[in-house]
Amino acid sequence: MQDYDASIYEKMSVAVDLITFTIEDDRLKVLVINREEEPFDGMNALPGVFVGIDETLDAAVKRGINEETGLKDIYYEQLYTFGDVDRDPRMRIISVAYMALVPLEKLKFKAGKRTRSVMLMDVEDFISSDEELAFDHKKIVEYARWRLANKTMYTDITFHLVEDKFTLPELQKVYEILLGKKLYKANFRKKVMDMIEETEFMTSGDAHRPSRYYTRIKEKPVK
Amino acid sequence: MQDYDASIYEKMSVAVDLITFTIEDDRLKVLVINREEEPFDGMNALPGVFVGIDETLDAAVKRGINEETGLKDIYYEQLYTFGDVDRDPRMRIISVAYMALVPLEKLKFKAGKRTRSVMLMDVEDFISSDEELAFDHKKIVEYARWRLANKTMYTDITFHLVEDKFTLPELQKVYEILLGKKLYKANFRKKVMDMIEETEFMTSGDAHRPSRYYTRIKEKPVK
DNA sequence: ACAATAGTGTCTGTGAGACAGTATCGA
DNA sequence: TCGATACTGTCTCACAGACACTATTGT
Repeated sequence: MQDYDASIYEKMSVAVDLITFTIEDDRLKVLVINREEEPFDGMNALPGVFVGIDETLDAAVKRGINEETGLKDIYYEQLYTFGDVDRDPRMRIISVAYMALVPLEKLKFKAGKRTRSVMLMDVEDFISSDEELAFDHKKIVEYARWRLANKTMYTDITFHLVEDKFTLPELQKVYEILLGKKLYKANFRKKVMDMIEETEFMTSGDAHRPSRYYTRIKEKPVK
Repeated sequence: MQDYDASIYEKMSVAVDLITFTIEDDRLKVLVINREEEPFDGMNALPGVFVGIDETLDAAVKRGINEETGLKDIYYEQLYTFGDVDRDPRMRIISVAYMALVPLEKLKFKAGKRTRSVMLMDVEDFISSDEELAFDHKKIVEYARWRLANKTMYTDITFHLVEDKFTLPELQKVYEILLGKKLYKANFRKKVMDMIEETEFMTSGDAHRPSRYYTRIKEKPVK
């Protein structure tokens, strides 16, 4: 960036695309919108917004999340920047992808401009099918899915997919969904014990032993 | 990115900045250039190039690496995209940072346009000093340093900092530099044994037992 | 022989994985 | 009492950490 003879370089549009994951019916879902304009009119796509000339990436992400879900303060992190030339058939757009995680209970829908509808799509079904998304968004979802599984193994990121108070069987289920395999209760508990704190609350009404609610106390280091 | 009313959004410049790490004299070094134009004339900065309107990010990175070092085919990976509004005092620039790793023996310098000189800066000394770089480049270097240490722990990325043939004491030394601590020979060898292959070559000329040269055979998974 | 560094054998502790057992609810 | 799920105790095994020992060179 030391080269300031920018005059010979044409400027381009920069957008942020949002991969919003949540858990619904014990499945990993991603929020997609149905486009109501060309290109890809009628197709599903990841929601996104253009970055304003006086707007930070962070501000654009918050704006995008709010436009689509009406939410503030949900967890997100930058994922990757996609810069292929022909991503968009009409013009050059650099897309900075952000991954957001939100528990279903907090998630609300809110169709934005030029959007027919907002829906949750089953991620595994989508990836293993030949269904497509607009632009290169399928590739982006696949990458995000991979990253999420990866970070599940060595960070606390999974906590963002459950509510503030959660039971261990509940949390374990989310881990199992993200990792794609069953875990042993006893081992799982030992693993997360130093990151959570008991509450006084228990589940009730089920025809079996109640489960205690916990809250998170701190983050693991690393990434 | 579904919102195509881009007309109301001013376009901006996109650049790639390069954090090129290497090992010199048993220290981690980063390649910086001395600027020969405003802003920050005379200051050190990370080398970078603007992304052409018909150029992928990848192509821009390769071009930038080649301009500064004359090299092709060195290892690099996308690091993070910095999008603060006032990164540059003159105009809005989105910077996509890439981290490159290269063994010193392959590294050549080559001052590009608008550049007084190219040099290797000691990373630890720099970070713990109050020395500055142009723009937000100090922050970028710090982040890259952190990421490199992190990936050293759970990937094979370190192999990119040694030549094709290397001895284990040599490789271990690089790990120690990146991790900032001494390692035990025996344990280190066990750890890397399944990623390397013996060659028939040995060091010679030293007043002690010779060391065998190895080559890498495969990458670990993960990230 | 000695200094210096390369390379190995092995003990220990920690933590993941596996599995069997006990606890507590509604019906 | 029974079915169902929550929760715990404990064995094993792999692996990282620690350290002492042996090996091979030039001087």
